[in-house]
Amino acid sequence: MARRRQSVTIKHVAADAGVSLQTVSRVINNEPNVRPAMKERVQESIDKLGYVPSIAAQRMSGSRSYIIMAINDRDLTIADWRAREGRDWIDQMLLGGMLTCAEHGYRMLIELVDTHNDHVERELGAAIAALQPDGIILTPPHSENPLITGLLAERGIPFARIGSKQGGLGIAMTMGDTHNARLATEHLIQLGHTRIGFIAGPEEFSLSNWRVDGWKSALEAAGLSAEGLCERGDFGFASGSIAAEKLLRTDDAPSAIIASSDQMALATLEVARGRGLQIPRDLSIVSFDNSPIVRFTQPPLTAIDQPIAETTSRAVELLIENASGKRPAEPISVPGKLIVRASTGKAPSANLSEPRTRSA
Amino acid sequence: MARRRQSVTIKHVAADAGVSLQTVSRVINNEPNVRPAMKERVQESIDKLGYVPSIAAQRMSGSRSYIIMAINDRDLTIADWRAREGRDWIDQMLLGGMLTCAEHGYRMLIELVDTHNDHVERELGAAIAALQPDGIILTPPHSENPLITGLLAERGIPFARIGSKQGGLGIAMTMGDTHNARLATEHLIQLGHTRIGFIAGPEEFSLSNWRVDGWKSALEAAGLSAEGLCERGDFGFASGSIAAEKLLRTDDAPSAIIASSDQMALATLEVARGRGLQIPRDLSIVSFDNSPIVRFTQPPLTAIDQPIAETTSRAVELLIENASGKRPAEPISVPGKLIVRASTGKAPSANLSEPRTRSA
DNA sequence: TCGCTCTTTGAGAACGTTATCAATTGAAGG
DNA sequence: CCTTCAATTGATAACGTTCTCAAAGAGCGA
Repeated sequence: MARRRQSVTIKHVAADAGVSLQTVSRVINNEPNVRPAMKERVQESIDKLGYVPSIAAQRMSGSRSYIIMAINDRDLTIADWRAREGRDWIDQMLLGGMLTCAEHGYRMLIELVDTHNDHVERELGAAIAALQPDGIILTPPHSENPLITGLLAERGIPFARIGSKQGGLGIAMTMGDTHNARLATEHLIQLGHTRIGFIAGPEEFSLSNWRVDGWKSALEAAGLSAEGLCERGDFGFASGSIAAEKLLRTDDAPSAIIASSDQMALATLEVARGRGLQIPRDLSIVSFDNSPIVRFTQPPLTAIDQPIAETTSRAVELLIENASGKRPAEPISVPGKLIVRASTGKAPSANLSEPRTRSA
Repeated sequence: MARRRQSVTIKHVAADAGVSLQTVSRVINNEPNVRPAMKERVQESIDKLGYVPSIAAQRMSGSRSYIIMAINDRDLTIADWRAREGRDWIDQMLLGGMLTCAEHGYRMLIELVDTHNDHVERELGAAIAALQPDGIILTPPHSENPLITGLLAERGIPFARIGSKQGGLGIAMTMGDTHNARLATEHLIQLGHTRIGFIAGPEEFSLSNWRVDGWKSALEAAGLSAEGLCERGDFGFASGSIAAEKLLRTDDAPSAIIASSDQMALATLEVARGRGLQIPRDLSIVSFDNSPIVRFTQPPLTAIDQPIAETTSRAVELLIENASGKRPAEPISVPGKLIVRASTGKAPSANLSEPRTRSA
């Protein structure tokens, strides 16, 4: 196998411009203390020869690797892919992350890591050693894993935790989950609903619980009860069916349900249909995520759009600033938006006269 | 900014095992001519110290970069992402590509490149110079772009063209588009349909035309006419609406429509509904791609599942074998499957008695 | 003009790995 | 036991970039 060599190197540029390697390097990296005339001359050679620095060599010499690694959970992700479950979390991360990386001359690389075994550290450690990324983006549930955050902090690699609370190691980025759930709940309250069910995500995801908090606080503010109205799922379709079934088979069933994921909302839709309920006449449904699917169901679902792309983009910016040694700006929490579609409507009139249905 | 150095290097391993660097390198790369005892001794040190080779350094020394680059069209992809159109092409590529890469110690990196401007070459050239990937996967419409394939061939970088015909530069991988379209058409013919419409993709995608070929050949084999039954779209929802409208507003409208993408199928569904047609009683619909969306429409759509993940996985394998100097196996064409759901049914009985409706 | 400081440029080492070629060891054949 | 050749190991030079530190130049006040 022939040894493939880089076609145009910094040497060629230096020779062409008649300067030293170091000067060319300075121009490439936009360092200060280069005379404008010199800078221009070097830049001309760079353009003329079509020179692009080798990332491998840059990394070798101890500077940046220009790689941001996004860590996703292997099991979860693959299960979704195989089943074509259609969560577009990864898609949206790519959108936000890749574009922002590209703007700064970085690349984003997705790495799948198993949460559910005991060698998370080893696996992640190997990925880091191999690629030496300048920054890492953690997504739930990894963002809450102290083994992982500890490892990264120890190695001094900047990282952002998406969907994770402020404080602690690394940069925390949230998507306003509490606020978003409150938004959805208030929307339903305004439509006259007094019994609003909630299908929560799994407990190991903090954001699951923040959403529950938001729902509860909105109910409390309106003087409504939450009792017996919360079931837990695992974000997947099957668990959503079970949860919806439980909520709907009670005597005093809710007239509206908020599901913590699109899949669980779809399941709720199916269960409701199976019980002969019309949406939204008999039951209003709000879903979380707003992935492509929910626009094409019958009826299209009202949903909370989680700003994954924007949050990832922001995380990338913070990491790059961090790596560049610039004083990074504060992390921001990007709140989601409520997208109202046809799956939510006025509450069945029977309940309208009596806002407080608390009975237990 | 402190110069971050690799924690455990090949030097440490060599010192620990009491051998030369080169021997360690040989063990890492599984080269022949290392005594088993020696190999074991070195491997022990590697495991003990948790050593992982630096990809940057490996690439520097002229060997592989362990990176496979997947090139996607920037405009198309971003538009889909922004609109949450829900094509899961990228998702499926990631599934197939990343897992296979991971198995071989490679990484897959997605790179977005603009087709629609004149500096495709420069953009791609820069990405190659920066990352020096061991292999490249091209997706439509890039896989048919002679500028790109020429560039890659010239630089001697192995590449696979997905959705592109055999012959020509690089490795061609197809997904049996002709066969798949024939499959869908035959399914409808068996259900008694005699006027089967087809919504094709844009002409610059060869696979669009292969699908048309498959549809036509199945019709011909059954003695049916294709005349006036093919419209073109651009894979997107809006274009699907227009095409479906055209097909359905004729006097002699088809009783079944095959759409070349899920989005166009969804549009057809909507147009049909708007015209008061019941699916599948009045109109059968088959879609191409089988992305997550189509399982949750009402009714769920019969669809051709394009084996994107499998094809990408296979492409990665071929590229890695190529890079390893092994004599690569032949590229294979992975045919798709027809997934029958509720959107296809028996043709309206009127047509059943007279299979040949040719009139023009 | 001299001497000082700050700016601009350059030379050479270093980064962690593999390629190349030389040196050593071991085995087989006479 | 010696020769011959292959198998195994090692030493050194790349690879393309940035870092460190030294040198040269420029500006400025006395």
